[in-house]
Amino acid sequence: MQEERRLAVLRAIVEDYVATEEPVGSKALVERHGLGVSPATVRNDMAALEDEGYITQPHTSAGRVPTDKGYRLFVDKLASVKPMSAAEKRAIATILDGAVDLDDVVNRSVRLLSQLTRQVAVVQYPTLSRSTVRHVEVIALAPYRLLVVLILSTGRVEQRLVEVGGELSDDDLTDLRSLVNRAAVGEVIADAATALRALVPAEGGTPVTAAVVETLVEAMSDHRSDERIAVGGAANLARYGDNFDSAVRPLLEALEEHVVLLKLLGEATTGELLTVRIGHEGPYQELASTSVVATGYGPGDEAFARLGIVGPTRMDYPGSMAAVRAVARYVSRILDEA
Amino acid sequence: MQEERRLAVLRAIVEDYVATEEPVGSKALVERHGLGVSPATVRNDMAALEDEGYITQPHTSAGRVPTDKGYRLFVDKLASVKPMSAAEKRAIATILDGAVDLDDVVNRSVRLLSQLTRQVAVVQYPTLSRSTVRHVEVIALAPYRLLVVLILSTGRVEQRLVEVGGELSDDDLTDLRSLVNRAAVGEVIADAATALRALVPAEGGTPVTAAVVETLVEAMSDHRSDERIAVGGAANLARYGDNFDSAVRPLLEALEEHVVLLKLLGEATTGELLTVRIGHEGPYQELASTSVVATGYGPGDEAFARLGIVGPTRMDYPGSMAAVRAVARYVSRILDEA
DNA sequence: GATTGGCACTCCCGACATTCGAGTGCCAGC
DNA sequence: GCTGGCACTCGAATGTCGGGAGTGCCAATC
Repeated sequence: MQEERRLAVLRAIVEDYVATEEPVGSKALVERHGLGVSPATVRNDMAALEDEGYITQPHTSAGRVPTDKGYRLFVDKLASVKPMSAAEKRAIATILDGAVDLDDVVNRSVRLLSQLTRQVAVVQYPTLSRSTVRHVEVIALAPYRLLVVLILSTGRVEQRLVEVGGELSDDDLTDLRSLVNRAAVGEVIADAATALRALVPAEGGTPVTAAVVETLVEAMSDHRSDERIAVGGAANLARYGDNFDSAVRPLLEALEEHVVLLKLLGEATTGELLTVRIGHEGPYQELASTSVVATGYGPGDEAFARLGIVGPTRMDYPGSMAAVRAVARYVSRILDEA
Repeated sequence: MQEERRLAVLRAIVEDYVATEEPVGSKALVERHGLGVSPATVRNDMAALEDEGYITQPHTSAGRVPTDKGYRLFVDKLASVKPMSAAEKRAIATILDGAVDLDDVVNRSVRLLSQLTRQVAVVQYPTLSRSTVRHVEVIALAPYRLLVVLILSTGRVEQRLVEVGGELSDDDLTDLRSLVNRAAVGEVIADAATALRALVPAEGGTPVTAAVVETLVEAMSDHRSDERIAVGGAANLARYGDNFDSAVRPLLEALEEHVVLLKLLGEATTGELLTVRIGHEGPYQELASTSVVATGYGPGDEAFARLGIVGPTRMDYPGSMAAVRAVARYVSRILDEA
């Protein structure tokens, strides 16, 4: 089957090119991989692969380099997912198990991912949108000044100051506290918000209740925390080698634009699927020479947020995919336990 | 006075080199600056400056480049602090006045600084150590599970979960709450911690009180928040041009090592002084080609934390110093008002 | 029909030579 | 002490030229 061998050749080209960073020729290919054919045969296959757009030559009489399309085929059809070694698994477990709170989990994950893959790692903080309300606390800091604390099932805590028009007795406060808790606790935040809003007219509308409810609803719908992102391993950009301006600069800029990063990671609605975006496949022309490997994570079956890595199109896809998946699983498990 | 002119020549060399990034020769110097002497004279001065170690030639028959010692003299003696333009002042005010909370202030400052100076900006979050306790809240999340919230004068809020051995009535909780608040509110955190610790034996040591106090003390002495740092403008690293490996890579690594960054910013105890570290002057060999301009900031006369910029030794010192100082002043004022 | 060895061809890369010019150091004269 | 002049140095840019890796194609072979 020459069709089969052609794919083997493509796989070999991708692997060698990723390893050596140099265009790979027919002779080196048959030597390094145990294809039982002659260089001339490989050359024919290469010509065919080039016709189909999977590989290309930087210039005549140079070796071949995979195109984005070639990487795509490699990832979709040819990449056997390289399992993590036992040592790596142990490292992931020990590092993540030591985390003390949510922020720590995220920070450790980012570090871990960047070390495992030697790429830039990106981890989105768990979003509010699918989490449930665990508790609401209302505290009188001073007359006319309340602190509202919103505690979510993900462990995230949001606090807001509220200036109110009237003074409250301790009893008023207790009533208010139980009122909002009865309405919100246990609900997904979207539902909690509507339940809270329903309180205001029913209650005849004490201005204090209204103010507190408004603050809570705002805190729930506030997407700032949806956009929170941790980035790590930027030092790995140094290994990009050449094409600094064309590749590294736009990436550095993107790393500071969290909105762009979120787009790159992919919509959280994509769920837990491991997604790979290769080169030009995304909406950003400037990032045409970078690829993204990302997946969703979160407790239970629903994905709360996403994490992944960003690197050059010429990257170790099997390894990166395995690392991303492994870290996502461990983090999810930890969130499950919490 | 030839001595005076020599310094003028040094200043001109620094300014031209910063602007052009190329070794500057005697002819170009007299043309671009209005020194009323001939190139030959300047050459003599240059030779003298080189003997004294202020400038150097990359190779024979090239222009001159300032040494670290040269930059040092420039900063200490020659740099007239370039005042911010009215537009820049307005921009600083509008951007920072829009901040909604402490985190927002820090984030905006970092952005602002990096944009003003076109360098990497670093802002340390206000440290706990000098802030006072504004309020402590204890909330029963579930039986055996308390949430302790610590609110500080800087606006920072720390929360911790506490698992306790016994169940608490509402009255117990109220007692506990007022107990710890009486001990801690208004105190500098170091004093608050000792006051809290004193509670435990006096109280006969209910295990719950002990657990809560322990958590609070730990939260207060926890230096994690001392080490929190915001970094921005990493994309400006792209303008480093050449010497990627020797300059950019170590800097990228340092930017992820917050401990290193804190060292670079300088000990907070240095106070509000504007400090400039040039090239090799610091303890880090790898950062020999980078300089740091930093200052303390914080409400009142005492500095709570530091902020600054990191850039190549070849940077616009007067501009950077002015920007750092201006931002620090505005941030301090905002913290004063809060 | 697929595979293979052979062969001419292409073109990048590094080495070497050459030129060009900016910049210097120094000296004699003002 | 400043200046103009002059010889000198050396890096950057450019040109030339084989070596070599790699290709495409073709005829021969299985």
